[in-house]
Amino acid sequence: MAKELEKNYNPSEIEDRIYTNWLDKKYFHAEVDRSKKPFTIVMPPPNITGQLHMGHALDNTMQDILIRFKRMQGYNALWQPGTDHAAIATEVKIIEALKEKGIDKDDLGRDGFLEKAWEWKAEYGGRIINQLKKLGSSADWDRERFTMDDGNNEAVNEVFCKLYEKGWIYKGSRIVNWCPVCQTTISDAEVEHEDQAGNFWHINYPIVGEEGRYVEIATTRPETLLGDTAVAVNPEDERYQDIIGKMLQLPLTDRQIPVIADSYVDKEFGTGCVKITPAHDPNDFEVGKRHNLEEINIMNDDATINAMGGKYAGMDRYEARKAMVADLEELGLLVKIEPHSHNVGTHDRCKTTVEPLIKPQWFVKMEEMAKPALEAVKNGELKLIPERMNKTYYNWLENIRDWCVSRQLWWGHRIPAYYCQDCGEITVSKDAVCTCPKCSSANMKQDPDTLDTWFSSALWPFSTLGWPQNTEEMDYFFPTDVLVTGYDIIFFWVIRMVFSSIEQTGKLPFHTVLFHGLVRDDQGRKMSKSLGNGIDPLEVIDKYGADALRFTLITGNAPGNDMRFYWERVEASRNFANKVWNASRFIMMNIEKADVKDVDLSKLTLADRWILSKVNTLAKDMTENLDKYELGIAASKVYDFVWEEFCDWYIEMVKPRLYNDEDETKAAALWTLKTVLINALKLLHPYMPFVTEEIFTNLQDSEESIMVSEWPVFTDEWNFAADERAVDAIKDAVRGIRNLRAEMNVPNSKKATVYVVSEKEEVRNIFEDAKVFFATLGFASEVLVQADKTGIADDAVSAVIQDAVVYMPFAELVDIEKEVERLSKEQKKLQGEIKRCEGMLNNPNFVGKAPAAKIEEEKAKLEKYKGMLATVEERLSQLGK
RNA sequence: GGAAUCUUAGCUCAGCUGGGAGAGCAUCUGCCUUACAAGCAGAGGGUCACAGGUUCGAGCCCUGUAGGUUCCACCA
Repeated sequence: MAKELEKNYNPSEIEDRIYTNWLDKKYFHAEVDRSKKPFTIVMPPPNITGQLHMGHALDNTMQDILIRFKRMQGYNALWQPGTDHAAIATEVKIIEALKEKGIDKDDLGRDGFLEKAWEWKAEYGGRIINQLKKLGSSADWDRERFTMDDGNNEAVNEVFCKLYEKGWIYKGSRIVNWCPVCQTTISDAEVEHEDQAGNFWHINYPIVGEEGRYVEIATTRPETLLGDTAVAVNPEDERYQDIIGKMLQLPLTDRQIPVIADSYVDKEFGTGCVKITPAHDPNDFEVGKRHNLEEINIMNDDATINAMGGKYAGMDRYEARKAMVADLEELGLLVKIEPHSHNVGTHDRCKTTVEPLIKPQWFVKMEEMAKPALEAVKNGELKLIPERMNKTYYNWLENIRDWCVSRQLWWGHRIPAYYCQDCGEITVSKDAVCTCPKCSSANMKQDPDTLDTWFSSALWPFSTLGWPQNTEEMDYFFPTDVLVTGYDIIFFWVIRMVFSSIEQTGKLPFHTVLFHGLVRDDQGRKMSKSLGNGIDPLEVIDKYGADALRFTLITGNAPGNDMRFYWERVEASRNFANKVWNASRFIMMNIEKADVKDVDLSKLTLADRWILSKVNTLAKDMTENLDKYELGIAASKVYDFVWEEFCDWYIEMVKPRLYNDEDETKAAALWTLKTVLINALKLLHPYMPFVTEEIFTNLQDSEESIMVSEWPVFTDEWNFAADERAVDAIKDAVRGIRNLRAEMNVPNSKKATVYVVSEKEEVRNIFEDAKVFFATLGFASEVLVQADKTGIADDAVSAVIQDAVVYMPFAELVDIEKEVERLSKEQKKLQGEIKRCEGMLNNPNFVGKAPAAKIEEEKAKLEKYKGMLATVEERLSQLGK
């Protein structure tokens, strides 16, 4: 027996209770079960520093929808969750927190700092997980992992050592991106380029031994002059042939540098002479290598000028620039300053301008691993949605450079490389090395650096399942099925998972990647802390419920596209949840008074068969959409079905039967209401888990939770095509009546007799059966179905539908002019349609080339419109027009 | 410099392999009809950016133009 519900749906009262119950029942938990097919999604691990934002909400809602859908379909669905240690982000945050307490990182020392970091993790690391739970996420929290737990550490060391042995990880002194604020190297992917307004400083470098003769160079970074070791010109530049090989006096220093020729120089750009600073520019570094130039590092790690800078030592790079420009001007060597906007690399986390520096770092060689990753998408084994992401993917992999993986941070996986302090031998090993394998010295030191945070995330799909151990989970749940993530981390994460998985496991980590876009504010701006325009998902959940937030994020958006966040849309979603709630409330109120269990299904009426047929088709359509990851399309289908078909039409249609205890089809109506509602709730459940569960458990008592109930499957038993057509005709008639009443301003209180006239007996039969609908749907006092117009006044208003005319005699209320106007409009519309159909059918090319089915379709339409037009014109002539 | 993507109703966006333009919100007109005013019924509103092309047929495919967004890229 169903219980009674509150008048309005109140999410805050029920969400926590339901979620706790799901947890208690272990519904989210998946164990290896060979009798079932697995379906696995690995959750992109949120940073432990993170707070839930709209991006997480969208990402996790999509995953939850897929996992709930598959779980209901009978798959052994595992949603593998966890968190990321987020090396830089966390370290910076902890340093800040320590600073507030007056503690300096260096005073703590490495071990002391790490102790604090783990304390911090223990305190805040679970925060975002709890926030994800508020959203309704049905991840298997019993399997929650952390990128720096023992298992992941093992995986990281394993991979590092394997790649090192293969020669695909190496240590080298190369130019790297250095963040002077974070005091660490960063990878190319972490550098954001932005256009900045700057200057072009033209400076004269005196030619040695040729008094008064100069070479004019142009630079955007005059301070790097201190590290110049050459000036380069293009070998084919006629202007400078005679100076190639000559020496220049480097201003502000006592050094002399040569003029060299290198084709890297563009003759057309600037002065055609380029100062070469191998230690502070990636291009110059390459040039320097080609010409065996000295690499002079002029900067400290905080981007102040070092001892090499003479009088400028100790100055910040920008201070030094100012001072040097002033000095050059005084020396008369500054030719001119031109405004020039150029691209500057900045660190994506702190926005500091990156300083290219030469540092001994660890790199992952990408050439070989990129190949199979590229191939996987090209041959279709790995599917990216939307497909256009393929190009981005190809472009990155085809131009990939070696990956700098070492970081000068403490929070992270320490590089498993050990240096012999006596003989200098480097030993890379999973286990701590205390004795040098070469000289047996016990004086060993581990590399102080840690790994890029993405090095461990790259292993996430398999490390979380127990790799490198041969676990049951690895064997059963891996490879995972679909990865859901934002397109903004395709380079950082997606690609790195793909090549890591192929290399380590021999398999792709997943077969599909479903990308979503960014959630922007209502003006289309990125939500950001600095703008203060971020909307907190928890606030939305608090105000409107998790279901409303989820539904809002999923509808009206295509994969990979950004979306704007509007409170109005959340309100609309909340209204929908309330609609479902109230429809259910209505049904429960009625079921309470009757037994729905033993129903004679032969008593099903036209309307019952129609709505069963509709929900049947809905199940089929939504399943197809979800299989294709078209989450938004499926969502709007269930929305339309519930609101329009079920609530606005079906429930209204059955009311007369429910209110009449004599009606022998009443029980069938109740059964249909309940049956269709349950199916609709199930189809809606992945999107709106809470409200559907609350209703489901109150509505019936044979199953304990909707989330482990069976997903509706299309059945031939409920396939009633003819009944669908019949109800369509009835809906047309009712709409016609409503339209007439509205146009004629007839108040609902004024009931009228409705005549349905059709020459066709089958049509009359349909309307004979449908008489009962018109009383409630069309405010009819009486319905007469007949073959001709006997007894109908000529001035009755009418609505023409296919194969029938609906008349309403409103004698005193009818405005003949209005009626004529209405009919004329209808006439024009039909004439237009007929013209269109005839145009096509009279076109020999169309008839000759179009598919037969299309031609038949057009022919049928033409017949229909012709019939309707004839009726409309007959009506007009009756009215004397 | 290269690439992607967008331009559809007043606003925000859907529109699947080409076959009669859709939704939500907003607007206008009626309704407190005993599930829901967070609601019901009805209505208005679009040369699908522009110009060509392919096709029997184009919002959808191709080319170009204009404008917007984004990504990639070592031009000092």
